[in-house]
Amino acid sequence: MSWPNPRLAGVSNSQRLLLLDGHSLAYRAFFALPAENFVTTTGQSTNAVYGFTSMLINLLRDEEPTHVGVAFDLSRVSFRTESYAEYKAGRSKSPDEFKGQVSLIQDVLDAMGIRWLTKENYEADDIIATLTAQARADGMEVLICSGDRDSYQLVGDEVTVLYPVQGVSVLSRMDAPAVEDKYGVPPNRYRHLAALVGEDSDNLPGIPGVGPKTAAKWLTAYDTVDGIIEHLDQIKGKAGQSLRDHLPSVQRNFELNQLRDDLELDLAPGQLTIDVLDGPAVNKIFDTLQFRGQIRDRLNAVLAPDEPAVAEAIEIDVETIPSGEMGAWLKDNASSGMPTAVSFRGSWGRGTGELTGIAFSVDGTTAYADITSDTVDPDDDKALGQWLADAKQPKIVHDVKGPLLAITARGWELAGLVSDTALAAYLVNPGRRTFDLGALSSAYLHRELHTEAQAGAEQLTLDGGEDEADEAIAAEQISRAVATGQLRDVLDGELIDRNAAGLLADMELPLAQMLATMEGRGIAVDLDYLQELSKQFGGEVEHVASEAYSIIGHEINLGSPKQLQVVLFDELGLPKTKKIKSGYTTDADALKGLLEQTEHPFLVALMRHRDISRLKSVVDGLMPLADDASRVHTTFQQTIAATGRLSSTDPNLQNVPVRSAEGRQIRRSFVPGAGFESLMTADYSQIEMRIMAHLSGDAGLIEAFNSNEDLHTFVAARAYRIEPKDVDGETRRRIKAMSYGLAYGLSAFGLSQQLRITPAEAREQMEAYFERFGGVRDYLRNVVAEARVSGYTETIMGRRRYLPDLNSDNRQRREMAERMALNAPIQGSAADIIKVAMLGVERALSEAGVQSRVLLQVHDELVLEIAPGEREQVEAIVHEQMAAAADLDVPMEVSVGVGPNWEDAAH
DNA sequence: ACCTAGACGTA
DNA sequence: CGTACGTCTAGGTA
Repeated sequence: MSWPNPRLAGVSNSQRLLLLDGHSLAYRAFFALPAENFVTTTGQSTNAVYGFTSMLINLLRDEEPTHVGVAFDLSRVSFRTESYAEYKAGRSKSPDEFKGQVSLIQDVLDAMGIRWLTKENYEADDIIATLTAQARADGMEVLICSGDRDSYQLVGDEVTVLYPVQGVSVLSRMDAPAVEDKYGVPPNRYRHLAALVGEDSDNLPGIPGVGPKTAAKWLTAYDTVDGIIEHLDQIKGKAGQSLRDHLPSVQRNFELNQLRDDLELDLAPGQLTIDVLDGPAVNKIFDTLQFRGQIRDRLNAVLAPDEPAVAEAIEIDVETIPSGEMGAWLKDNASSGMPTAVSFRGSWGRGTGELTGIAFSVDGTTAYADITSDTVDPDDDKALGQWLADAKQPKIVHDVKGPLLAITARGWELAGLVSDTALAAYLVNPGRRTFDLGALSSAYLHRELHTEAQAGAEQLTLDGGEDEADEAIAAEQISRAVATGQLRDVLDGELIDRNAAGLLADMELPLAQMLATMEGRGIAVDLDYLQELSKQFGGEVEHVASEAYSIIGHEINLGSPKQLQVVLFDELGLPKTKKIKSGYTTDADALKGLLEQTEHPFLVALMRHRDISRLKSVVDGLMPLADDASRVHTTFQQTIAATGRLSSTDPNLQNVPVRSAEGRQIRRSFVPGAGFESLMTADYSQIEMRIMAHLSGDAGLIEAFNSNEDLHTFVAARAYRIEPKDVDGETRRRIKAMSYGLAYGLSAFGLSQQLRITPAEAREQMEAYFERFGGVRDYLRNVVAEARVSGYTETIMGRRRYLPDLNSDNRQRREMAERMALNAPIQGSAADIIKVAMLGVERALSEAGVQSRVLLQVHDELVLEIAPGEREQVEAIVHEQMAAAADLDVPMEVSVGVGPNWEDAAH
């Protein structure tokens, strides 16, 4: 590893010197990052080192300096304290945690090959001023990064101060116009202004009653401190008198805040080159500091910016398989047992699909074939079908679930699937924004795909015809197949390294195939009933709307929060609710609060309108999605949720209303289809709480699940040290809310909001809870602490979630990441368990030879369609498979219900 | 035709 | 100031 060497081509005036005030930046970093989050196992705090290093890396990346120097104070004593003993006095002692971090920073700088300087009897600022003056004389551009505003006096032509304004990542670029804009004086007058106003942090009091505005006004009139003193008698008013009273302070300040720029230093600006980085030394010190991947990666990215701005395209050779030769091509090229990467072209969704083309990449050989069903040669069709179904021929596909729908629709089967690069990438890092093949290709292969549009555009200029368009299609699909094959090596390798290959092979890959099957099955709905519901809801919506209009005396769009704000807060003059970007919220919680306060009848009508019109939109959205057999086919997304959960779209069948009575009406529209007699639901009881009991090992919580008592009653009794029979409904409700809140990182404030109790009461409740369930608290604390060090959380089956924000200097981001870290192992383990259960159920049903089948998964629940006479057998299978999906330290309880529709199948 | 904000449904 | 999602409407921009 080495630094880029921009010096070779550089003429002197392209040189850029970056100077850092080591001590002031370290101190900033110390307060920006919570010390308790950065402690090594030996007890050394490293938050200042981390923050400083992070800032330095950002500066190297963003400013691309050719020279760098870091100045440090040697001690608190300097020529300034000699002349004014009170200088910087009154500063509180550096916190213990800060001690020793400066020398660690110097060690990091040594390893990085960056020079640092000190000077007996002078401060870092004086060193910086001296180097700045010398560098300017040499024609260098100078950037100063300092948390000390005294450095503003150095700003000028080609000299800019980067001043940290927030944390260690946001710097304010103070050039001459910026200084003048902020203080009303040019940089060369900044000292004068500072002398008048004073500097608290240096214990240099200014003139009482004179702030930057007044000072700037005087300086505009009289130019300098001397000029002001000459015209002392002309300055009127209270401020003028104050000035005359405190003249000695001003003169003293002016003397002390001048930076010395004539020191004799060991190094000249030209010598502040960046040495070759000592990789092993950096690794060693980062190891000692227990810095993790993220900061190392950023350093490497700055040091080795070897990625070309535009990545090169994947190399391909466009060959198409002529009609009639599919069988021969497959036999010659893809029948040796070497894995073949396959890219399918076509369209899919809503449980079905259509294939139009296929590309292969196997051991360096590639080809594309058009397989549009109505034009393909029948022999080719047959040969391909056989090859796809050949389990002995391993295949790699990117995002196989969609193509599988099309393969199945074609009457083919797919066997021998050994990897799916979308799923592999999801397991490697489930937090990625997209798992597009193109995005993964850029990220992991540093290569771009050929796209049809791209190739097509090239063709156009060549006045291309149909052949060229076909060639563009072939090029895209071949490049996709090639990328898929290459990605497989990288991603599966990563999974093997971390012992997670089983998650792909035994969980996500077979699950993708099961989900495709489930999507293909769909679930039947009673369209006549839905039609009826829509009419019923529609009538109610109109009724309640006209009621609302008559209360306020005019019509508005009740669905418009903007118009509602006008009515609620202007016309009706109701109390203001929680602030949002566009004014004040009108959400259900706020409306409920307003109703309690004012009992205004408009609110009742509005809330009713909200509820019913939403239900109507659910119903209206559902109906057009039913197919000819009255079945709706959702699409399960397997790579969306960062915790490992599935999601459901188009339609989302994982959020069908259930809580309100009207909502449950909608559930009645989901019914068994032709050939089936009932629906069955099977769900895990309190699975997340059980996982928390298992992961935390808390004896009390484990006992709760082993007792015959109701969970929340048991926990409440324990927390409040009373008998279960004495737990009243309200206490149980509160404890239940808290138990569930814990897994989300609930705060005392949040709990108080939810339960509508005071924060003090909420705090009390949390303390009582943790007093008795200390294992839970310890676990939750520990999971965050470990994730902060390792960079990721892990589920019981080894699924990781990376949370780099755990070390963010932005409190909001950091705390958000902490809550995610609490929740991810719990939610994610539940997701793992039900995935295993699904595969177990599917396999057992198939082995039993029954017709009954799984249709939906709703996180902790499965919905099955039961064939006549199979109910008991299926119930036993489902019970057994779901309960056996994981071996926890608490029993896993599964409850099953059967009925003529989804609502009645609940239990 | 697309985007965002606000609101709200589920586990 | 409680995690994970998806969808609808309004109201804006293109």
